[in-house]
Amino acid sequence: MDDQLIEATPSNFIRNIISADLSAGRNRSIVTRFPPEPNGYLHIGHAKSICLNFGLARDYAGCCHLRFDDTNPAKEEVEYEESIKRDVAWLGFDWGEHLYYASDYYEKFYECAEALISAGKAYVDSQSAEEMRQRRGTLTEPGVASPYRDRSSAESLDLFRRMRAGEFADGTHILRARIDMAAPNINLRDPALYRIKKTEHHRTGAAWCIYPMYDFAHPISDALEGVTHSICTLEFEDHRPLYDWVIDNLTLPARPRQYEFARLNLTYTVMSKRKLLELVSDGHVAGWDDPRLPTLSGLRRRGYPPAAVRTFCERIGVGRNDNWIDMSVLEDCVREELNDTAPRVMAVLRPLKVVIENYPEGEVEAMEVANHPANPDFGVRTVPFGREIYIEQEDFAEEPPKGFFRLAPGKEVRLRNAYFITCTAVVRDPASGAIVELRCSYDPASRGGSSPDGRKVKGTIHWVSARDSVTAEVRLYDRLFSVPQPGVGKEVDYLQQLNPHSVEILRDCRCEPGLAAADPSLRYQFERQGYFCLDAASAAGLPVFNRIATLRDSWSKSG
RNA sequence: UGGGGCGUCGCCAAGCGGUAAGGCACCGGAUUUUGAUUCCGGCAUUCCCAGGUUCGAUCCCUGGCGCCCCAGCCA
Repeated sequence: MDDQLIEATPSNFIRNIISADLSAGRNRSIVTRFPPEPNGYLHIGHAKSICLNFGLARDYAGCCHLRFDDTNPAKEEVEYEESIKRDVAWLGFDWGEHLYYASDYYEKFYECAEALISAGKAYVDSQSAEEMRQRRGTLTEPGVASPYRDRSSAESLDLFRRMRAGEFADGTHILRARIDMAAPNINLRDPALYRIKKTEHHRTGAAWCIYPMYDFAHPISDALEGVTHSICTLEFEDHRPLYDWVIDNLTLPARPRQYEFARLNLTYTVMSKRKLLELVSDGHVAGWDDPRLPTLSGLRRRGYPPAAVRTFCERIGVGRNDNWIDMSVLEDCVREELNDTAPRVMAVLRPLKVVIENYPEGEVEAMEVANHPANPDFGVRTVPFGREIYIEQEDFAEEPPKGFFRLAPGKEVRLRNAYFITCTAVVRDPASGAIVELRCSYDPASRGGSSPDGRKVKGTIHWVSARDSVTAEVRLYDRLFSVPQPGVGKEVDYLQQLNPHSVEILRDCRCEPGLAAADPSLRYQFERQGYFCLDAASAAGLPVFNRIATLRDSWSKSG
């Protein structure tokens, strides 16, 4: 870990633990892991975990495993595995050879279970789920022992083998750890280790009809892989004694330790699997990759650079406090990245025609324009200018408010990289009275955007040639919810808090001609508007752009 | 009223007994052919509260208060 990294990565309690473990010689090197269950799509909360685990491995010269925690065949699918791998890779992390599956350890788990039974530390219970629940006790009352709790090891072993052999129906028997039915920590009241589930698994097929529980499979998986620091979220803290119990009562090749951190909450969105699923399946959004969603596939489609997501995960830190990170932190990371990497381009979202009356009819000039104002490496391009152009409707005000320094009747403004123009007349639709066109004059001496007489023009607006521009569809995205903490509070339905204006589709935008062949791998800055990228919905002759983020706008803020 | 956590600026977050980093947000001001960027400057005499220990406490102790998690054969 070099000095630069130490400075760039904020300290956190997990790094402190690892540093201490390393310098005390408790570990020679570290192994972490990201252990998703392949039962859904990854979201930015997972990104926090991915960046943490892979980042630790990177900074401490260790290694991070990608392990699918596939112990519940009823919920898991290979389709999810593929999306998870794609998302982790997109984020920029490489698990190399270290791709693992809990399902590859099934035989080992089974051996561990038999070992526990033989040692008198586990038994087969034959109560129903309902009976088990009733005897578990409550938060304040101890549980009651199952009538089968004192079954002999031999009998349990026989039953367990027959469970594996498929002799019993789902729910008729279950393997339980023999710990303490009176434990104040409910997780220790003889937790379930193995259940019968006559369901085919997407990887092991029909080979098994009993499947291990998370609390049993996870610590063993970690130990088998030599994981040193097993990092999970806070709600698993109560499970740590059980994690340790499993490790301590089995003979395993390593002694992993579990540490917990606070999961991410982001304002104006939701992160729970259940809510995301509901938004998608009930059609509140267009799919798992809807650009308004905090799913990694949504962020990707939205155009968020993976580097920005990584920066975000570094910036928010890792702690144990419940937290709601302001969406502006993420947006700032996106802007920071895109300001440096996005080539500039001009596009008019809501066109208003302007005729420059003293500009020669039929003439076209090729204006030379820099692709990035602060970085010459981006080069220059040429943009056609003509007598008829489009400007942004909101860049004209018939009655300009105080402080407005764009175009207004009798006012002069600079067309970016072109000429100064002055508005001489407003043309209206006789029926509706709506402004349909502006008549202007230009100053031929101001070519390029400055006048030899040195006169100051405060406003600069973007434009596009009426003749030489291409039509595009632009999708303007905004926050999915209209409140910072959707669903928080009593009796609030998060679905009632959806932002009705979270997407606005503009169908007759006009872009400079080069955008007809926009690069799908690039994010562009539409000058004065924001950052945009080509969407997969683009068709030949009709590019579709997603707005990734707006530019900061101190004018609309003050107004 | 069982157990486990957490409480440092509006939102995050360093800090680990020696006198409150940083980021976002916000508010100025400079530069600017993007009202963008960039750049300067401001923004916690105070660390949930109350006692105590100490020369000295956000950091230690005691007692409160507030918030989160746990009673799946889910992970």
